[in-house]
Amino acid sequence: MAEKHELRDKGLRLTPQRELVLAAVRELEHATPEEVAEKVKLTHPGINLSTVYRNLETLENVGLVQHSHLGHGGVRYHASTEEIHAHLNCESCGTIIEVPIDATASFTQSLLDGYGFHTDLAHLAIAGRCESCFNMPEAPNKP
Amino acid sequence: MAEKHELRDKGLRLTPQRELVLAAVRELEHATPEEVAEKVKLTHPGINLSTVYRNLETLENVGLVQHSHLGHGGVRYHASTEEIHAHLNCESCGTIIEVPIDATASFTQSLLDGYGFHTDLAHLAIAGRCESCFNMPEAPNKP
DNA sequence: AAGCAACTGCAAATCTTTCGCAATTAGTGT
DNA sequence: ACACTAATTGCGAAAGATTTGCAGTTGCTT
Ligand SMILES: [Mn+2]
Ligand SMILES: [Mn+2]
Ligand SMILES: [Zn+2]
Ligand SMILES: [Zn+2]
Repeated sequence: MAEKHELRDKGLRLTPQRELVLAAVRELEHATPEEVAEKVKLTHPGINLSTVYRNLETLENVGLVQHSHLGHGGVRYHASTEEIHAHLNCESCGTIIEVPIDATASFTQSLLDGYGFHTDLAHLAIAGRCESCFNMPEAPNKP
Repeated sequence: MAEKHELRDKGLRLTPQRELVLAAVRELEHATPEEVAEKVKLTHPGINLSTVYRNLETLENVGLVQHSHLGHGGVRYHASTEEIHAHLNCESCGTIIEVPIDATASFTQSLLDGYGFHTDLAHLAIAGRCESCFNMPEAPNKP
């Protein structure tokens, strides 16, 4: 009954679809809307993709989920309850390394000092190559 | 005429469309394919958008231009001749602050030391808020 | 139980990027 | 200058991702 209040307290209705979307985002980390929809369909096959999109937007508006951009591809959602982290996204193999935001503090501070810029490292990923891909002559794949 | 050789050496042709696309990328900084097309149309109204896309890809393959992702929106292209820089993208007003890559060296080094990750800060922008937007109660706009 | 606004499913509309193909044309050699 | 050939272009259609209009359904309040 805990999440019942989470939604209602935000003035939202508690529909099965909405509950399931929130649960899916929490279980799948960094999931695309498509992936969320697949997950929800396991228990609620009739859900429509547009309902997933609308619920992701609604849940984001009330702060229960957040989106980030991990690379060339589309948006991904994660629960707000997760630790705030930056994403290192390997452009070769697609691996995502999570970096606690403290580890980036001195960098973001230097951007503030040097440019007056208040950095939000969680919103966009940091691109690059992971160790093993960097040591390879050719890129294994391009996700 | 330097790019003439760069193109021909790869077995590529120097067409008016291709020249104009390259020129447009060089003049417009951080331009979307759509913006490049608009610019080219000023002198070559008949150019097709798919031609612009194909030429941007071709020019990137030979290393004359590069793309980066600046925010929620689509891809943007800039000439390879520009200094390598990271982009600080204000999520409120859309302003882009360019940061020389040296200014980020200690951060990328720490990601290498801590995670074995070889960072490419030019490919994805860094999101956040510029000074003036940060000091505003409400976001002026969301580009 | 009734009423209403919020929500959902569905289909169609957008928007962005890609693709197939026939016609054109740049670069090469004659 | 002329011809040849493969690269390139324009065009329309296709594909993928996200949004929207609308009529019917349903959660929540009274
Ligand atoms: Mn990219
Ligand atoms: Mn975003
Ligand atoms: Zn990798
Ligand atoms: Zn700003």
